Amino acid sequence: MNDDALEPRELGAYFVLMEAVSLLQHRIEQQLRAEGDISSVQFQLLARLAGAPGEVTMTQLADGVVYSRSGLTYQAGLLEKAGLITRRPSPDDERATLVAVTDAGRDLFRRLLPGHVQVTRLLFDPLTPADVEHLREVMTRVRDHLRAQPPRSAAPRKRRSGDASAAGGAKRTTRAS
Amino acid sequence: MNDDALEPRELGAYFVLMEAVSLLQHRIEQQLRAEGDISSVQFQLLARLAGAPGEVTMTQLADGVVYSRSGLTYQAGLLEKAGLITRRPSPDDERATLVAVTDAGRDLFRRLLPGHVQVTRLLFDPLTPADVEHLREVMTRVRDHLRAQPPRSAAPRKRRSGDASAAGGAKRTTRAS
DNA sequence: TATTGTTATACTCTATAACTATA
DNA sequence: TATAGTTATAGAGTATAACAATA
Repeated sequence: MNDDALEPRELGAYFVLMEAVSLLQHRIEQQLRAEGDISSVQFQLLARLAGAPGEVTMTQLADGVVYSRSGLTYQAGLLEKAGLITRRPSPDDERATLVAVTDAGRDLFRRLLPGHVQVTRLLFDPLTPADVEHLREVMTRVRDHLRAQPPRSAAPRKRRSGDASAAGGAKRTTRAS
Repeated sequence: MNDDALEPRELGAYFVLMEAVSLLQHRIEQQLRAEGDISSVQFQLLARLAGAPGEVTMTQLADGVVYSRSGLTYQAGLLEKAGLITRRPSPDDERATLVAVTDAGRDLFRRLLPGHVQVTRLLFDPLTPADVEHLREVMTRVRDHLRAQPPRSAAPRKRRSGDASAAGGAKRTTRAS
């Protein structure tokens, strides 16, 4: 049962998890945009910096926020231009860039937090404290498991020959153009 | 404790939930792109159609997949161009468009499913059956709660002319440019 | 008038690759 | 040579608004 098939229960759990989170993300996105005109990604970066003791490097900042280096540079550029963070070369390692929140950044974060928390109420309201605890514990396991896995993106996974046409053939939906 | 502040436990649960799902989504995206050259959104639409009894309208298809009408039209256009779905005006209601999967679409879906399931293993492997059941039950409650809430997006939120600063203030990070 | 869907348009975001500079 | 970060660029995706057609 750990091979290829999902139990119906699992399938259901998977779908409802993704659906709920998707809905939640959407709400969060709207709240942050409406009240602070920033994206949830930018908010996460701000939160991470606001919570950090001192400065962090770009690499440290990126960790956990899944995207590419260039993506982070892009977002950091926006935040810096908005005066919410600062960047400066690290004295220790001249290659590294140290990032820090500005007062304005911290202010914005603090200003947005209550509304953000209010939205996350949508997640917690229907849950008992025990549910929350269990959810936290369970998702921690999942997170750790996911982080432990080889990103796989390393192996570009060559198409399973055979026909390829099946979909690939007819596809070309997006990429690869 | 249902006012403004989050319990530390809740905050932790919230963060780890979003992080884990984000990681999972990323993996799913990669798998679908690598093996079928489609996005997870397109896969969801395909899955929805493959599971449906007959044809569905665009509106029905959109439901649950959160985005805008135009977004759906865009995606449907891609899928149709790729020969994975068909669209035709509804006989009953000339305004409506009926959407259906093609054989190619169903084939692609079936071809991608195993790999997709394999990725979702990353979610289930570290969980006991009881965990899965609890997760499903809990997230169902959350989902229902979220769906019950007024989408708020209903109020198109008139651009706060005046200054736009309200929150923007120091911002202008992204939008509104 | 309200609803269904499409189109035009503008913009955000992300990823890849090339490049610079330091370790 | 490997690592940290930036830049250029290209493309996917999304949202808003205007539009057409039917109910």
